[in-house]
Amino acid sequence: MGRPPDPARREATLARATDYVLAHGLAGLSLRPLAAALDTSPRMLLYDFGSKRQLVSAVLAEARRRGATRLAENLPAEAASPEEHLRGIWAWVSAPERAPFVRLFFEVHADGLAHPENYPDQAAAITDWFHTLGATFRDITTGPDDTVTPTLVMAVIRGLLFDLTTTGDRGRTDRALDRFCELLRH
Amino acid sequence: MGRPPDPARREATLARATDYVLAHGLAGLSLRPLAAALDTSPRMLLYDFGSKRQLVSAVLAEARRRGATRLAENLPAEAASPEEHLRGIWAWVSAPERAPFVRLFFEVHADGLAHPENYPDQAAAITDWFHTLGATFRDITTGPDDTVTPTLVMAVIRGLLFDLTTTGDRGRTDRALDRFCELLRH
DNA sequence: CCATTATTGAAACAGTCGTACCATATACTG
DNA sequence: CAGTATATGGTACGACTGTTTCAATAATGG
Repeated sequence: MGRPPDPARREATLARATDYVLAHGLAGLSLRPLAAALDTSPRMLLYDFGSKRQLVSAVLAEARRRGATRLAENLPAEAASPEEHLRGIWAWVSAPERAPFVRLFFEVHADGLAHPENYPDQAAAITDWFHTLGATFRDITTGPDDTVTPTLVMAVIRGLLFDLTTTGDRGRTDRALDRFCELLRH
Repeated sequence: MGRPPDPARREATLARATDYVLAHGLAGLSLRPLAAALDTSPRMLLYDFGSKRQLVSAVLAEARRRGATRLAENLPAEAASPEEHLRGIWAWVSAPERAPFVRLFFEVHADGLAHPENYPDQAAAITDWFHTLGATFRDITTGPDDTVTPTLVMAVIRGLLFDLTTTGDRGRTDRALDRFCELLRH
């Protein structure tokens, strides 16, 4: 008996909190302004998430979840060539709509370098990419266990993303990807 | 007349503050712990630097200065091939002794994405690289104004650095650079 | 209505933050 | 010595932090 729990509330505030973090970043995140923007109270945030730390990790998980599903929806078809895959990934990840995700991604990376204990599964998240990418770049890898080509491909994407986010020079970064595709062909 | 100023003191604390920031990161930097570690007081830090903001930018400038001079000392000779240059840069920047610089580098980048107004010359700092790199990679660029090849080269370096700092997998990242050199040769 | 459980508000706690104010100490010139 | 400028300590202010405590409200079942 007693009043029934309302799990939908927690999920709703989690969704809106994720929006907020994507828009404002993790760095200066504070419960009171966050609660004000979400039309709730710091009291309720702690009630729903236990602590700020747990709130943040819930938000990061939610952001990862969103990014993963949207990427899956936008990958080229199975039969596409490696180059088409690469261009598809770059187009998707460098699109302006992805900018908040990219920003949060770099922010978590940087914070993880200073406090690795807060992000226990960060290294695993990177190596996970190699299984998916390794499959799609099967044609240009030297074997089924070749992690070198996926590593290089991901490095190019992340490095160009780094450049694009700081300089905003889309033309130059796009052409650099073209050049990389050209190198891969030969 | 009056007591003569002592500019050496400010420089000494700047040097030690830079050490501290390289060791502890920018994120949680606070005057009182910093002052305690430097055997001085928050009072003196503000006296010497005016405000925390100015202190931070002085520290960042000092860190950049150190990094630049150490890189200049370690670059291969003029006559070296582009590939040797690339390997030299990677070896230098990925060395364990550079880890604090790299960490700070990524941290500033991430913070700059959220607060670009604090880092007015960040985009310029990136494009500056292209003039120096463009010169050393003259052989494989398509012309004197080719910024695409330097862009790609820097992207590979930064992307691999990102990978190395999170996974710590030196063998895989080193091999990925080998693979990139191989692609550049053909 | 009552018991029970979930939800929520208001306020306070114990800290930390950057910074400002005021006094004092120090080192120099004349 | 006095005068003067720099250097420094101590302290407090106001704002902010995550979190806790206490009390009140809401919604259900019996």
